[in-house]
Amino acid sequence: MSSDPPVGYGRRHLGIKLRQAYETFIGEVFDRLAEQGFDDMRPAHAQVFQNLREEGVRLTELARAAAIAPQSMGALVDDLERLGYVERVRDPHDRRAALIRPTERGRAEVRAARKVIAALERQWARTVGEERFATLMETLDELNGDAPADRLL
Amino acid sequence: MSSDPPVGYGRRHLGIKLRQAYETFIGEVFDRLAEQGFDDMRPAHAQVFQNLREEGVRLTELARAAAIAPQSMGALVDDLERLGYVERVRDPHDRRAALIRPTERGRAEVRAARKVIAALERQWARTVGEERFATLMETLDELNGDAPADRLL
DNA sequence: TCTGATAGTCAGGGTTCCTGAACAACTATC
DNA sequence: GATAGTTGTTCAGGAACCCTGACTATCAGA
Repeated sequence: MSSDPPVGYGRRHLGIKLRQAYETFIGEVFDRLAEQGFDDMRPAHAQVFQNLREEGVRLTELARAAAIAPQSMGALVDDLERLGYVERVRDPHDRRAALIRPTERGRAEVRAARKVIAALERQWARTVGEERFATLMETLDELNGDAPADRLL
Repeated sequence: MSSDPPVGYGRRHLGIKLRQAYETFIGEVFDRLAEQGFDDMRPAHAQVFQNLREEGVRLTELARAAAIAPQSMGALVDDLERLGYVERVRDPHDRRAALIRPTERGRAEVRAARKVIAALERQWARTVGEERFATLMETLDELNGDAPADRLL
């Protein structure tokens, strides 16, 4: 009998696989964006653009949509404003609030990011096969409790 | 024509889906462990147990295996030692080194974690279907560049 | 024995997120 | 129209997680 069994959690579980895939994906996206000159944004900043609209969005709305504290979102917006990706304009209907809007550079970053993400997804789809990739996306949606199309809540 | 197109990165991409699934999974694992009395460990501490062996493992080896700096692993081990999950014993063959070994509580935590992870994976497999779950695991392995069985490098 | 590599720690920093507290402005109500 | 409560934002401080640089002690080979 072996007196020295391994102690670890056993084979690599789903959580580890998900995390590794996530970090690889996001790392690749930001590497490619950096090559295109967008080397001053960090992954956390993407949360700002994720829910930004052309006409401007309030800080609290961005925070709610990203499920982080308004103070945290405020810091991200401060960064992006300093870097020239977004601007704050006064909300004409509410003097407490500011509307956060993308600048031209911000719009350029979003265009570049969309292309990079789409290209990377296509590349991964070719790697594992279109069908399995589609199944992966659907399965993740289901696990995440997302409706196939979209979900606002 | 619409003068106000959305600015965000488009539909939710693979990276977001992966991250959301990861956080849900890990959150559920630690919730269940907390219910069983293991409420003083944080996710980062799992990296210690992941590569621990009964006879003891050096800090540097744990750090290499987890791909983090020795200083970071040292802090995790400090925590777990203070919490009674692991102990440090002098390496009889190398006075520079300490061997990190699980305590009985550490072994109990690993047993509990294995059960929780297995149960959660079974639950998710039932949710999306056994076949699709198996495909998910395989596809993630392939995307992660892992050989189906195991991989050390 | 000297030299370089290795094990571990101390000090300090960056990123990402949090809570608590404050203040201004809005809104509903009496 | 004064008051009370809510909302938008910011300031201050801290926790978790990881990093690099610098240092000491020890080992191992020339």
